[in-house]
Amino acid sequence: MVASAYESEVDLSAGLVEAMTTASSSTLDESSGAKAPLDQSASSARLKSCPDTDAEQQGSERRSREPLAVLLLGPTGSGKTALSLALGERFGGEVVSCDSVAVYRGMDLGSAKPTALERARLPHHLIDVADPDAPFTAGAYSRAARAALRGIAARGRLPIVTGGTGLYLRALTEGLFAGPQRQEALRARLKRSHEKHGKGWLHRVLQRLDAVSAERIHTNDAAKLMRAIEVCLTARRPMTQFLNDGERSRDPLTGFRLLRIGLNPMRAALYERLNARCAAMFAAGLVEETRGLLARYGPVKALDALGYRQARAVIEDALSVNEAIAAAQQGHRNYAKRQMTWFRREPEVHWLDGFGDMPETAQAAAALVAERIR
RNA sequence: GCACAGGUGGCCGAGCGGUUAAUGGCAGCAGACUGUAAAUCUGCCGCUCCUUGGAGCUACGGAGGUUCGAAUCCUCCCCUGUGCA
Repeated sequence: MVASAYESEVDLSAGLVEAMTTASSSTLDESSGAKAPLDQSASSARLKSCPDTDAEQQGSERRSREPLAVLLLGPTGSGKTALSLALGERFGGEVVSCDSVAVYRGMDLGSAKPTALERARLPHHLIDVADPDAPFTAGAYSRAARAALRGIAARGRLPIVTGGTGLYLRALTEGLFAGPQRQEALRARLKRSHEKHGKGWLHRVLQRLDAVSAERIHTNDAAKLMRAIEVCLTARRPMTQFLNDGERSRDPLTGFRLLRIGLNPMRAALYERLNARCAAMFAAGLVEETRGLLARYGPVKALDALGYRQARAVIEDALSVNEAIAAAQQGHRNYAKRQMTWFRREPEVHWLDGFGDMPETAQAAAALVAERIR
C-alpha cells in the first residue's frame, strides 16, 4: 500500500516534469506581455518604476507634484465607509473600494457595501464589478483599481481607497510578481491527486520543484502549496525566483503619493459594533438575499463569504436563525482580528484610535489629508 | 419522594486506578500569506519561577475514605437533567 502510493507519486511527478516542459508561455500574463485590457496602465507604470539613480535624486521633487491618494485601512466595522464619504465630500474625492466581497453584484447586505444613498454622494469604484459566479482575483483587482486611480487623478479628484482586504491592497500598492494566473486544469489535477494521496503530498511535490518555498509554506496549507506549485510549473521556474527578484519582478504602484490612514478602534467596542451590525444584516433580510443568489448562481465560492455561509446554513436547515447570527458574529470578530494582523505590517500608516464615523477621528484624518494636499 | 443519567480547565466535551496539567473542539492571544484571501494555514493557551530544559504550586461539584498511587473505586452531602409518582 505504501509502495503503491509512492509509485503513483513518482508517476505523477513525471507528469509534472512533462507539464513543466510543455506549459505554454502564453499562460503567463504580465510577464508574457499578453495583458488583459485593464492591465495596459500597468506597463507604463513599470517603465516609471525602474529604479535608476537619476530618478532617485529627483524623486522627492517629482513626488511632491504627484497626485495624492488616500488609503483608508482598518478592520470591518471600523467606519471606513463613513470616513471615506466625509473626506471625499470635503476634498473632492472618489471612493475606490478594496473589498473582495463588495466587488460582487447582488452581495449587498452581507458585505456591508455602501448603500445606494451613500453611493449617490460620491462616485464609487470597484463595487459591483463581477458576478458571484465569475471568480475575481487579486490580480484582476490590482489592474482594475489602478485604472480607477488614474482615472480619478486625471479628473483632478482625490482617490480614496477603502481597504479591507489586505491582499488586494498589497496587490494594488506593491503589485503582484509577474507570475502566471490561475490554471484551472492544473489545479483540478492537483486537487484530485491531493485527495488521493492525502496530507503531505502537495508539500512533497513542491519540495521537488522549489525547496525554498516548501520550507516557507506549511505542509497543511493546501491552498498556498497549490499556488506555489502552479507558479513553478506554469512559469517553469521556482516561485522563489520571482520572490527574490523583488522590485524588478513586482510592479509597485507609481505616480501617486500615498497617505495611509489606519482605523484602530478598541477591540471590545469594535466587537460590540460587529455584533449589532451582523444581527441587523439578518434582520434586513440577509437570508432572503442569499436565497436569491443561491437560486441564480448555485453554491458558488463567493457565497462562502462571512454571513452568506451562515445564511446558507439556515436555508439548508443546518442552523436556526439565531445560531446563524451568533456564528456570523463570531466570524466577523475573528476576521477583524486577522485584518489587524495584516494591517499592522503595512508601512507608513497613520493610526487613529477611534471609529471612522467619530468626529474627532474624521477631524484628525482630514488634518492629515489637508497637510499633504496644500 | 423514588428511579435512572450526569456534575472535568472561560465554554462544549473525552478520559473511567499509574505513562494525566488532563485527547479534541470552540473562544482568547500572537502570527503567516501572490491570484475565488470575508479564503487558507501556523504557534501559544492553569499559575509562578529559572536558561533551552526543567522546578514548584493549584486543579476534574463538596467532605471523608480505600490504595504505594484517584478525575477515575467506596460512603455521605450539594447541585442539574429526564422518567415515574
